Amino acid sequence: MTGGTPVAGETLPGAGDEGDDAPDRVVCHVDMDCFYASCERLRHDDLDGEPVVVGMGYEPGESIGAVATASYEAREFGVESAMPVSEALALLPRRADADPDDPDAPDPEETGRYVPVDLDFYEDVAAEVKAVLRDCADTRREVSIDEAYLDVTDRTSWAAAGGGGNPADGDDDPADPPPSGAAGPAEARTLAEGYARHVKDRIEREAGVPASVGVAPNMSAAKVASDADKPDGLVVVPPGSVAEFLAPLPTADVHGVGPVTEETLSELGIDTAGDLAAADRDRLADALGERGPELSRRAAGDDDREVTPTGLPKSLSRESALPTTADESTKRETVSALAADVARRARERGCLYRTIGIKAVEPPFDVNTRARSLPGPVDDPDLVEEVALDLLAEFDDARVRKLGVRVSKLDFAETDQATLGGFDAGGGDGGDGRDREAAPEARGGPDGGKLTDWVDGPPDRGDGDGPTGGRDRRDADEGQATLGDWD
DNA sequence: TCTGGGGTCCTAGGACCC
DNA sequence: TCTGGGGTCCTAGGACCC
Repeated sequence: MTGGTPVAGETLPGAGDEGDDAPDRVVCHVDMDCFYASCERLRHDDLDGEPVVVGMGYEPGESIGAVATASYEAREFGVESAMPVSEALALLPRRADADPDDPDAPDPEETGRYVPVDLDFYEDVAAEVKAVLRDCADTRREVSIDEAYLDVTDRTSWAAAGGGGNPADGDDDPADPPPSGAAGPAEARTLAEGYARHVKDRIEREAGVPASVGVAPNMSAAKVASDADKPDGLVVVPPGSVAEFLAPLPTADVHGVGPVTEETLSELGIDTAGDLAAADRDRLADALGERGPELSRRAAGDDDREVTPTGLPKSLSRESALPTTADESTKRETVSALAADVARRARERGCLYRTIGIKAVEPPFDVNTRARSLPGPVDDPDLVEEVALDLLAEFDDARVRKLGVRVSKLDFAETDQATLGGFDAGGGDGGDGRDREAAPEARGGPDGGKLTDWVDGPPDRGDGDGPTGGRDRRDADEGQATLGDWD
């Protein structure tokens, strides 16, 4: 099986195996290990080696909130992300509650340190991480505060480290190196692995926090690889080994398979990524919609998405839990505060919005959303509040445990967009569904327009109704760089 | 145990237009 | 006038991710 003798340069342009002579990409997925807890350790030495729980909505001494991040030591006690702090405390009591002299108090050895989330600080640390990533890769997609994809194809390659040859030339040649952890026989190591280690080491050295890195020829495999050996992992999956690497993993390890999909797949007799890859895709489509076949392709190691920069946000929202209440003024005050905050953030980010919505969660966990679209994009905090309160009226008698406000159909119009012109007074859009620009009076607010009418619901749904015409106003959502997938 | 908060994408049904 | 199809937008809900 290892008798193949790959020869560099043997693959001629145009002779690629998949109708594409581009070299295999080298994609890294960088995933910070229990990032919030690592950040806390960065500034509090005494947390080193201790079970650390970072709680969202948590306040010292209280048992409210949920676990945002648990350190690996805390996970040993069963503490998990998204768990209510009260439940985490049952598994892992607070250190402050330990008392060696009190037989009823917890053993200090079996307690943990609880700290509230401090997002501002974590963002400062994340900025240092990003600076390293920027230095290491021109093509990046930052997925969240603690996670990013890098396309480093132009910085390194799948060639064997320390020698000539090209063991990973992109085909399914059995001579290609197998998936490897950081260790492995030197002859199996690739330049890509060395580069990934370099990135990982620089993050640790320059930002002071540990990361796990996965390296593979595509994004989804790199993502799974970074998860495969956490924390502090480095897992390399060379071209030709992707399917073999993924096959034994449970379906839940495939990005995009959550609890519901896992259960659906299980009912179909599909338990591993290998099963999923081999499953009949029409059958998957029947059970899961278009997502099904796509998950199957990912499970098979087939993913040609480009690493593209994160686009502008598509919505902004704020929500907050509250003690379950039916009290109308409490609900209205909460929504007003959330609306003000969302509107402020939108303004800070220089974006207009065209849809305003609310969320009302009734116990036990009944999520209701309501939304109303405006005739044109606005930046109008008063209108956000008015519309949100109006939508809330439907829930005047409801008991709610959580309320939220959201703006969407965002428009990051630059000031120079105002010079585009092209709006027509006639109200029509010429029939091609494309307007160049919103009616100007719809931009700044309700003045001169009829936006306030919308507080009480859409006015006349007639077409081409005067100043509010213009449905699609832009040729494309430029700058969005959407992938059409679920990253 | 009374399950954070911030997002993304997909789907389905209805309205409406051509 | 009847019938029908295609396309887009809107709203609501759901699954998933970090």
